[in-house]
This record gives sequence, structure tokens and C-alpha cells, in this order.
Amino acid sequence: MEREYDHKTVEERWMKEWIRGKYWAAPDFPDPAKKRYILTMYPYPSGDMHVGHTEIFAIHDSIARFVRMHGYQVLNPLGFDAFGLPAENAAIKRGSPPKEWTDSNIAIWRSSAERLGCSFDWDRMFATCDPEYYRWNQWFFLRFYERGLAYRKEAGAWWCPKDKTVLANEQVVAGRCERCDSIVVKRYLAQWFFKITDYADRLLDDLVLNTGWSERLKTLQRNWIGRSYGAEIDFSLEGIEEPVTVFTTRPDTLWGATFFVLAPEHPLAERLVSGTNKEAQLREFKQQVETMTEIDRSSTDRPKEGMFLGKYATNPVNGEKIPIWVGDYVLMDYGTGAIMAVPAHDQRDLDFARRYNLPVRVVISPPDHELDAATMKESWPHEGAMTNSGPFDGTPASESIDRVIEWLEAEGMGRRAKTFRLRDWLISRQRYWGTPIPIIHCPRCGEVQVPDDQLPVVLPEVVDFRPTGEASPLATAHEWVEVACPACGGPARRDTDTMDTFVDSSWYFHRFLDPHNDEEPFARARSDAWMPTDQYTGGIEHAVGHLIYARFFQKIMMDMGMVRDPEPYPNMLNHGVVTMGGKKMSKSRGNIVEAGTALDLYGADALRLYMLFFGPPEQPIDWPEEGVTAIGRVTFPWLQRVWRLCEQHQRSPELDSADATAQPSPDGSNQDGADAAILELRRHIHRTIKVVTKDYEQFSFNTAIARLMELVNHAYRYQSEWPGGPVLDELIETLLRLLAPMAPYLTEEQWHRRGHETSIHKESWPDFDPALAAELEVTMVIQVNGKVRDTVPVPPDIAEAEMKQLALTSDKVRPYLDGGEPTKIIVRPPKLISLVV
RNA sequence: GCGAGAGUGGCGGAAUUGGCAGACGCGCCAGCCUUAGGAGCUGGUGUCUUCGGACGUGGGGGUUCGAGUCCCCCCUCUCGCACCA
Repeated sequence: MEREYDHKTVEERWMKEWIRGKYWAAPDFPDPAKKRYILTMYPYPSGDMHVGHTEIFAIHDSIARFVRMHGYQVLNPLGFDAFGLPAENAAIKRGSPPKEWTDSNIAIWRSSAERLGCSFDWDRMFATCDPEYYRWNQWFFLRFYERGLAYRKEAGAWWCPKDKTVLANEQVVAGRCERCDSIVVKRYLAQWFFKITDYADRLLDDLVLNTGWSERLKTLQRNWIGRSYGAEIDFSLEGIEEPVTVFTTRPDTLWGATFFVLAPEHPLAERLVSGTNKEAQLREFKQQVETMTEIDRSSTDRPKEGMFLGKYATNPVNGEKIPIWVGDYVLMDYGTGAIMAVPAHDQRDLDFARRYNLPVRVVISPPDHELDAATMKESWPHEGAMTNSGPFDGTPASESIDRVIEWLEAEGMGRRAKTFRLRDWLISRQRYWGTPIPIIHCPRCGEVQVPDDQLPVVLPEVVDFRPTGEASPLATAHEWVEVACPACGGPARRDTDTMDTFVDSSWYFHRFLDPHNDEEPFARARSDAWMPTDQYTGGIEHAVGHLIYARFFQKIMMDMGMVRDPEPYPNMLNHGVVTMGGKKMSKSRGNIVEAGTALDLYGADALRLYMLFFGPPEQPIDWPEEGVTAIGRVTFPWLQRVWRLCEQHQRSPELDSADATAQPSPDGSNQDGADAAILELRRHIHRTIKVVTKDYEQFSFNTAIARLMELVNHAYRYQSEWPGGPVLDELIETLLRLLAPMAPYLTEEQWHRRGHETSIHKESWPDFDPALAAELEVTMVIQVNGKVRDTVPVPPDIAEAEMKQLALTSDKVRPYLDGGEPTKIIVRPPKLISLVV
């Protein structure tokens, strides 16, 4: 008998055996009724794992193993998100190629994942920096290009001065680079975009298909896409021939438009002042706006700056001439970059009007008070009846917007419209370590696609990949850049930008299903066999990045006939972040707890259980300041307790007689109370199966562990009073199977020590006996005026009459009845009876 | 400002349809055991108490025989979006 669980020896033995025997290999074409694709977001292999990373693996792997024990064919793959800035920055620091650093980290991560006991099918592993993988990024790019979904335009883009690259909208958080926190600046560059806005409606509307998403996640995406309904209205501007359109959600306020505002960057602004004495002034104003950081510009406290352009616009509904201004509060890339200003009913317009003494006109009447245009400081942005609006005076709020839109359409002045907050996805990066964009720029032919048979466009190896802040580092690889134009054969140059790494992760989940295909990204039949994923796990921080991009790709792939399903991830579990001292764990902050240290000291099972026992998976975890020793006080001692329990009760010979555990009192002893104790323990075992199964199904691992702790406590109490016997065998064998998904090593070892020849992870999940799991006795609560006065043990099928009888004759209850009869009796069999006096 | 979520012991957190608040664990207290140890085992641990009980889930009000749970108002915190027209 071994008193101590020696996790090192045990883990080493089973880790090797599981890998040697390819225990977690999944078939390419599963039985459709039995397939379960259990996916976790593939990691970025930087440095080594810290405990924050292990949380997701603990959650995900417990789900995979739980499902597998229910007889499903489980696909559980892992790959690596291997392109990107950290590898490049590390390479610059070390003076070695990014591939070396990346490969060595992948090896470290894979071995950490193996040590942690993750049941991945490693035969499907890939890294996105493999040319065999990224050639398909290029293939997708070309297909998108052909469909008009990839385009290049000169546009203002967020530029991170530290990382020296442009960023997608999604990578800018509160005006700062998501990665390094630097304040971003706007730069005007020719950039590649994916036209995600074409899919905005579908991305929004199809959210309902994701029935296994939290409301929180759906809301994040809804807000990000930000669909607004309203109208486009055409104004004519002095000196401009074509009509200029504004978007508004409040066409009912059109009669209150007292000025017109363009974004400073709007090309029309320059045209309007061209040849006037305002040219220089506008140039100065624009410069002033451009040098402002996004943080300053978007601050609502800052007074709005503007400039009159000296020209007038005509309000189409009343022919009124209203002055045209530029204002820094109008954004070029939302709506049309031009607005009609209605100061009485929009606070921003009112602030601007008061600052520059522009007129204010009330056109919506609040239901309960009067607005005074001359003095009002707060706009009235709410609904109300229309007033000062010509033919629409008196139109009630409920129909005003629709009626105005219909009228505008009939008059040819405007139309119903909607607009989105979502912007096209900027995928160009001026960095080295990414997928080269498969386009060749020819002086004669323009943009030319790299022909499919020349894919992949492999990253050149010998290149100075330090970012210059000017062109992409790839521009310095002259031999690579200079090529013959595929169309005309003349001299031409490759595009030197690389793709955002979120392109890689937008379709990787299909590649796992066909990881070695060199004809196409993946075969449709193989994708159809496993998709959609049955459970996806990953951090909530990807809500508006990866989780939107991948949905966008999925929809394009569906339109191309490559996949069957509209949504790739209908069931999503978002775990919380792991912090220490309230800050996200990161090496640079120095607040990390190394996974390796935890594994060395306490082993994989203790670490996994610790992460799972902390609380619900969605909730953030703030790791105790004491660091790794926290595990030594919580789950490590408990695992030892489980180990000792198992060791003290080796498998009994009786178990081999078929129905030994089916006997309610297998002991058969004549000792008083022995049979009762056995029965009570068996009831506890079967109740535990029932509730723990439900806990797993709801990802409530913390309560599942709590129930198992109770069961172990019960076993210890039982054995201190009674000899062992088959009931403890039943308990231990059940306990091991219920614990196996969360603590795979100890349970596997004990399973074999108990004489089993096959892996516990291939065992079936225990069933409970409904008769045993049912409550034998419940506690009936007797309340008087809502307060508990007595509790009585009763059978669960007790009759109401009997409950009343018990309540009225209770010695503890009688004093509260004042000798009289209760005026009302509420009976909720079998648990509660409430007397009102 | 808009949207979402959350406030429960010293701490992490439990609590079917409204039905014994505080499961389980950490910490703390007491005891046992011991080659006296940051090991193991047992018990206790919301607050107050005249030991009968009373009070108790951010605050205030309401519905109900009964509210952590439902409704209204307020406060605080977290997250997301944010001059989005």
C-alpha cells in the first residue's frame, strides 16, 4: 500500500501510454449521431504556459473527457497560432529567425499540454506559420478578391508607433494599441480590407442561431456591429452639383436642421473652400484635428471645434439655406461623414450651436413641457409630436418617422436606410512574420493575382525583418519582391504587406478535419462530417475579434459552397480571465504563476482541480498572492485523501460475483445499524452520480468537486465505524469514474490498481439507480406566519392530511397558535406546511 | 451617456418552479495523534443574545403565508461601446 500519491511517477507512466496508444485519435468520418467536436481556441505559443493558460485547458479537457465517457466519438484537436508580433519581436531581440523561437515554443507548449493531461489528437496538429497552412490563407484571399470582398484603398488607418504597423479597428481599445498600450495615430496608407460590412446584416441576424451563446457575448457582438435604422436625405450644397447625402435616425427632426456639418477630412470640405479665402484656414483646422490623438478627439468633455466654410446648403423640405461647417465631432467613417445638425434635439449639435451662436429651432414637442429654443441647454432627443414642421405639424411620435420617410421617398428627397458601426476589416500589416498577400503590382496591368498554381507565396527567409515604420520589411527582400507580372510578363513587384493573424484563425477549425490536404483548404465531405463544432471554449476577449471574423469567413465559405452550416460555433463557453493582484497575468508585469512549477510540486490533477474548484468557469479568477502553494492547501491534500481511501480498500473479491453491488445490504452482517449505514452510503453514492452528472452538463465543475468531496467525507465517516466490504468498492469505483474527466491521472492509476485492464477514460459514465437516488426521507418544515418553528422527518409521499396533523400536534408549534385554529394553511408536500394565524 | 452583468460570512463561492440562506473549500478556534511538522484525524465557526430567541443576502419601499430569488426607486462595482448623427 502506498500512502502517498506520487504524481510524478503516475503522470509519466500514463502520459506516455496515452500518447503511445493514440488514445484520443478521432476518425475522419464519425457516426453522425455520435460525433462531438469539442474545440478550444488554439493558443499563441509565447514563452511557456502560466496557470492562466491552464484554466482553459482544464475546463475544455474535462468537457472532452466527460463527453467521451458517454460513448461519443470526440474530436479534440490542437494547433498553434504561430504568426504574429511576439515571435517577431523576440526574434529581433535574439537575432534569430522567428521560426526558431516559434518552433521551440510550440514544443514547450505541446509538452506542457501533454503533462497537463490534455486529451488532444496530436496527429491533426499544425502551426499557422507552416507554408502548407498559410498557402490557404492566400487562396482564400484570392477567392475573396475575385468576389469583390478583398479590396485595397487609401484610407485613414490606426497606426501603432511602437509596433510600427497598422491595426484593425478591433485591435484598438480606447484609442490605444491593444497589444502594447501605445496611443495610436491615424495614417493615410493604401491598405487591404475584407468587406465584412457586406455581411453585417447576416452577422447580426444569425446570432439567434447561436443558441448556446451567453447573452453577454451576443450583446457584445450586437453592439459592435451596431445597426441603426433611419433615412438618407439628399441636400444640395452651394457650388456642388451632385446631391450630398446625410444619414439620420431621426428624419422627423428634419425641419429643425439649422446647419450642416462635414467631417474635417471630408473631401467636399476642400472643394467648398477651393478658391476662397478660407482655404488656408481649413488646412490649418484639419492639421489641428489630425494631430489630436483619438483619445482627445473622442473625449466628450472637450469643446467641439468647428469652422464655417462660407457656403450654404439647402434643406430639401423647406428650401431653407443653412450654413455649412466642418466639425471635429463628425466622423468621416460613420454614416456618410456629413450630418444635418438639429440642435434642439441632439445634444452634440446643441453644444456646437451654442459655442458658435448658431440658430436653434424646436420641432418636437415633449409631452409634458415646453422647450425654449433661445435658452435651452439640454436638447430633447426623445420622442414627441412634430411641430414647426410644415405639413407634418401635430404628427404623433408613434408614426412620425415612418410617415416622413415615406413622404421623402415619394418626393425623391431621400430613402429608408440603415447604417452600421462595423467597419471593413483592415487586414494589411507592415510586419514580416505573417502570410504574404498574394498580389503582384504591375505598372501596366495594375493589381494582378498570383496564380493558384504558384501558391504558396513563401515568406523569404533572408530579410531584415525589423519594422522600419515606412514600408513593410518584406520590401527589403529585393529578389523576392521583383517578379515578372503573371499577366504581361513585364517587371512587377509583389505586395509587401502580410495579413492580420486573425485571418489564420478564421477558418482553422475546418483544417483540423483535413489537416494534410494539399489540393484545397479542406474537403467539404470531411468538414460536413464534423462541423459545426459542438462545444467551443475560449476567452471572452475574442468576442468582437476572432468570433466575428470566423463567423464572417464561415458565411463566405457557405456562399462559395465549401461548407454546409451558417454558423461555426453554436455553443460557446467563455471562461473568465485569470488575474493576480487584479491584473491580468503577464510576464512583463511579473505577476505570473508558472504552470511548470505547479505541475512539478503538485501535479496535473491538483492544478486542474484547483482551477475548476475556484468558481464557475465564466467568472474571472484572481489567483492568491501566495502563488503556487495555494494548490497545496486546497486540492492537493484532497487528492491525497482520495488516494488513501482507494489504497485502504483494494478491490474486494466479492465484486467479481456479478450482482454483488446490486444487493441493498451486501454486508449481511447482524451488527445493529450496519445494514442501515450501508444503505445510507449507497443512497449517497447514487444521489452523487445524479447531481454530479448534471453539474458536468452545466459546466459547474466547482459544485461537482464539492459533491465528490462530500462523498469522500462520507466514506471516511463510514469506514471509521464499519469494516470495508463491497459498498466501499462501489463507492470508490463510482468516485473514480466521476472524477476521471477532471483528474485523469490519479483516477487512471487507481483504476488499474483495482485490477482493471482498460483505461478508465474509455469506461462508460456511471448510471444511477433511480430508486436509490430518490429521497427516502425529506425534512418537512413547519412555518407559522412565515417563520420556521419545527422540522419533522417525513416520507416523500406523505399525504396532506398527515402533514396537517403533524403540524397541528407539534409541541414546538402549539405555543405560536395562541390556542386558536390557524386561519389559513398552505401545504406544499412534502417539504413545507405554512400556518397563518 | 448607452448596453450587459454583478453585489451573499474574514475569503472563494453554494442555494429546481419564491419554500430550513451560507453547501463545499480556504482561513480561524479547540481537541486527538505524533520521530513537535506548513503532515494526518475529529469537532466548532454569519451577527447579537437575557440562551427563550432576535436579526441577517448593497440601501429603501412593495407583492406574498413565505423573497437572496419577483416588482419599483436608489447606491456601488465590473465589462463592453462611446461625439455612431
